Amino acid sequence: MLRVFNTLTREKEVFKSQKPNLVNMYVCGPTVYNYIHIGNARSIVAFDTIRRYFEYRGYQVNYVSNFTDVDDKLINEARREQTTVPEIAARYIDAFKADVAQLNVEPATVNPKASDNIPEIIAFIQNLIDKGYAYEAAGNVYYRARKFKNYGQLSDQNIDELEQGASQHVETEELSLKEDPIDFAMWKAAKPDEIFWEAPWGKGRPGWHIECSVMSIKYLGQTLDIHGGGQDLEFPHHENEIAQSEAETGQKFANYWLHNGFVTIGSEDEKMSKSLGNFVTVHDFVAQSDPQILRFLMATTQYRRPIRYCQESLDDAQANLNKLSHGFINLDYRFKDAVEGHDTAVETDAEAIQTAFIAAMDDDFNAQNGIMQVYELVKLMNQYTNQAEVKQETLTLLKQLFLEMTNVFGLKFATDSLLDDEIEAMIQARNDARKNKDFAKSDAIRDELKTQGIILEDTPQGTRWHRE
RNA sequence: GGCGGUAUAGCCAAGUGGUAAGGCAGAGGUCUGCAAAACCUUCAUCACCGGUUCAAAUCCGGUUACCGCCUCCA
Repeated sequence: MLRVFNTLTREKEVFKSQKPNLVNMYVCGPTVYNYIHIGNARSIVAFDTIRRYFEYRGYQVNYVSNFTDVDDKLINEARREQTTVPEIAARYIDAFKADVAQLNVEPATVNPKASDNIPEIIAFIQNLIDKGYAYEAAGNVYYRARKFKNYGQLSDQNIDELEQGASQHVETEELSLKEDPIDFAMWKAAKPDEIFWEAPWGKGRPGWHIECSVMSIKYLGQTLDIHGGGQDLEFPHHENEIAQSEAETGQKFANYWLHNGFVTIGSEDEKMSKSLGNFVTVHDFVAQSDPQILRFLMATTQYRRPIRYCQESLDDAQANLNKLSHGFINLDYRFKDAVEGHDTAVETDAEAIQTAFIAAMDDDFNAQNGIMQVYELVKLMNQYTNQAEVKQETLTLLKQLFLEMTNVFGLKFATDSLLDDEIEAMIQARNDARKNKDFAKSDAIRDELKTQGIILEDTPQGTRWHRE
């Protein structure tokens, strides 16, 4: 039985989708004004892993994640580069897709853009004005937060405490337009030379929160099974989405709210964020390191826990990943001399590991316990492949379980299959030298191949190789 | 000030009442011509104080430290 921690209730609850075997989930996506950083990637990988686990458990997942492509940050970037907002958006949407593909993130079912949904956004806002939940002021439209009786329920904020916080930060110009400091913008009037769309309240653009309400409902219906995002979005973004959506539809907006923890960096374990400037982009990371290391680190940490981004964490991830790779190589190499049949004791152990894996992941996607079961499986695989005789069917089962489980974490394993004739000849020459006990020569050949990234290992079944 | 989170071995990290999983690193061993990979063995009383209990890392009260949200942010 799958249980998830619901931010709305602060409890782990039994997960039940509205329709059998179908999960409708919406995850807040990036504002596309520059490259995504490691912290952004964490959220994406966390929810991709959750999605993969649902799929592993037999659900179909409708996965919707937006691109915020109209916003102050894009306007500023376009101005700085003397280009247009759509040009900036297009560039960084492409970059986003390339980056997450490197991290083996499954493509979303839909990636809606705010700019493609302006008529729907305007209609949604107009409806809230008609219902008295919103009001126009100098070409802007604000949401009357106090009118929504559950305002603050997601983040456990007291509305009067919020007002104190808000009054310290809001620009006085905007404050003078609002009925209440905690009201938030759904439509922003365009200043001169800013991108705009025509609306009943004049030229302007949508506020940040409205697009998610509109697009999630448009693509997934009035009540989502799951709404996800980073913990920093709980307030105000998700709080505002709830207020808008529930005032609009009269229905519960999302049954389960899931929030991922942060990536921290530096000796102070500060949150990595664009505004603090302490970030590393995925673009830069993958240019010099194996993306799978990052995927491993993020996917195997429970999604609500913080991740410390540092060399030690990456080295750790690399070492564990190598352990898995070696286990896979050890297993795969034995197919060539396996005999027909089953070793039922081993298969029983393997199935027990699978059961434990499911129990771990069913507990709010406890990836740390999940990957531990993969380590157990790898140990079983290594123990088995150390035996003199192995069975075909048992190897097949172990391999299948290993690939299925690691696929939940978005990890890929394959054995190298191409070796050119010259290298094959060198391996043969080395084995001839070994037969003649010419170890100086055989070691020289092994060292030479290592410089080319080819690792040789001698086993009772023969010499095998793999790339570093 | 309000709300939320965290504190377990050198590092990462499970475990929410029954006497500390696992991985990395370290030590010893097996295998190997030597390696590599792997396997076996070994390595902590759980931030602090007090309480409840036959029994607590786990529950209750308090203390300390760190992080986050309350303003754009995954």
